[in-house]
Amino acid sequence: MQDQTAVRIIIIEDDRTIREGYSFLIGETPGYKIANAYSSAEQALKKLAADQPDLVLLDVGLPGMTGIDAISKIKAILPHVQVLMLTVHESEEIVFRALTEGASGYLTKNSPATKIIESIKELMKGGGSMSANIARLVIRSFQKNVNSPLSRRETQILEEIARGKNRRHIADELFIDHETVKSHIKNIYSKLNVHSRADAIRAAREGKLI
Amino acid sequence: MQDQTAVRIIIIEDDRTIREGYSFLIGETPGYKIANAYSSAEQALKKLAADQPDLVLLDVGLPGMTGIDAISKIKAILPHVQVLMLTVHESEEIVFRALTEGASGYLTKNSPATKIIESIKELMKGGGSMSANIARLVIRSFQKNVNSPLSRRETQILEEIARGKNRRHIADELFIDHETVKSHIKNIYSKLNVHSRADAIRAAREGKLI
DNA sequence: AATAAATCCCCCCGCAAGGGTGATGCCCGG
DNA sequence: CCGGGCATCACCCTTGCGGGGGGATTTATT
Repeated sequence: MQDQTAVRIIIIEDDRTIREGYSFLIGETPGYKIANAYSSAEQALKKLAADQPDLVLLDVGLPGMTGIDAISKIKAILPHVQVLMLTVHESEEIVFRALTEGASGYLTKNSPATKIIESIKELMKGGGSMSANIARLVIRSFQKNVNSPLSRRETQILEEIARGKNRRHIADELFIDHETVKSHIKNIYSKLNVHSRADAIRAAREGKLI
Repeated sequence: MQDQTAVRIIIIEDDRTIREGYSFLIGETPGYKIANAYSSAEQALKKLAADQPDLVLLDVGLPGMTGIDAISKIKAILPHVQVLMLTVHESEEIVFRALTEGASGYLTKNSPATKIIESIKELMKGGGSMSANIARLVIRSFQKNVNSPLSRRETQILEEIARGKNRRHIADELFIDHETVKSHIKNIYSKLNVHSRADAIRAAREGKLI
């Protein structure tokens, strides 16, 4: 049977209706099978080695250990498993934490069934997948603020500061005197209302100036 | 007619066949219309204000000004226009530059027609969109290296250093003596084979240790 | 028992960092 | 035409941080 080579999927989701819905959906899709389904991360982790899933559908809002914390534990047991977050949470912090922990995809729960199946396929092909609203968050995180109070040169120097360079190194790299660098830094501090490199970096990151 | 309220799209793409293919595809889709099509960014920029597009389909590999450089110039004229990159380039550097410059989506040219239309719809709804291979690049950029030579504490301290904090601040935040911080930093330098904060930050970013 | 991690301690020296004040030339906009 | 932002350079000052050199202890983990 094709079941022998089907992609093995487990689901960790505390809402029974949703869990069974996903199970049915995947069970109906040729080439994919549900290896198991759990209502908590703790239960799933105990059986993970036996289940040998290729992919984990993971909810964020689990009782006990959260889905976020579960990601790294799952990956510690099965390093090559794909983790697809499926959740209502759209806060920036949760999304970015999920991605840094090792999730390969992030879908919001209003996603249509076809999108879920499509995402699973993309992940198994080595791709990534995000809902459009999540993609928007992620893409925005790359973009700088267009209304920066800093001049071009000041921004450039602040970027070097954020790389840990000292005044003399910055001066050498930009072919200017280190006294000039000092002046720029003083102006940057004044504009950002800070008095140290650490505060300048923090202010710059918060305001997406660099 | 619905044409009066249709989403206005312009295409900047030097390959005539592809340009006309997209034009046809969009022209056939209700609610969307091609306001204009250009084979270079320079030409498009001259007419941009008159075209008043809601969305720009932009190729990276244009003759003359590249698509990457065109993004910020387009956004300078029409700040709220959506820019969707449609290209063969998948190099990390180009993808990330496009996103930092302000693109809202990034599709590779092997994308099926339905994916292109779907992405346009998502962008106009305020979402983002990426091909799966691009999404994987982007998601990976958030993830840290699992084989870090640094201990947990060392990683933590290196992160603070990358925020520009000095030894005393780090000590206060972690409730340890500043001499301890110093020792950790010495060990970090030794493990990374560097001799300064700047080099440590560079090495850490390159190796995705932080 | 042995190794790594995390903690703390002392020495040294140089110069980087932050603050103050001021000057020059350039170009833009009112 | 003049003010102001920008970029450049200059000199003065004080503090103490940064990096390098030693070594020691405790805990956890293997």
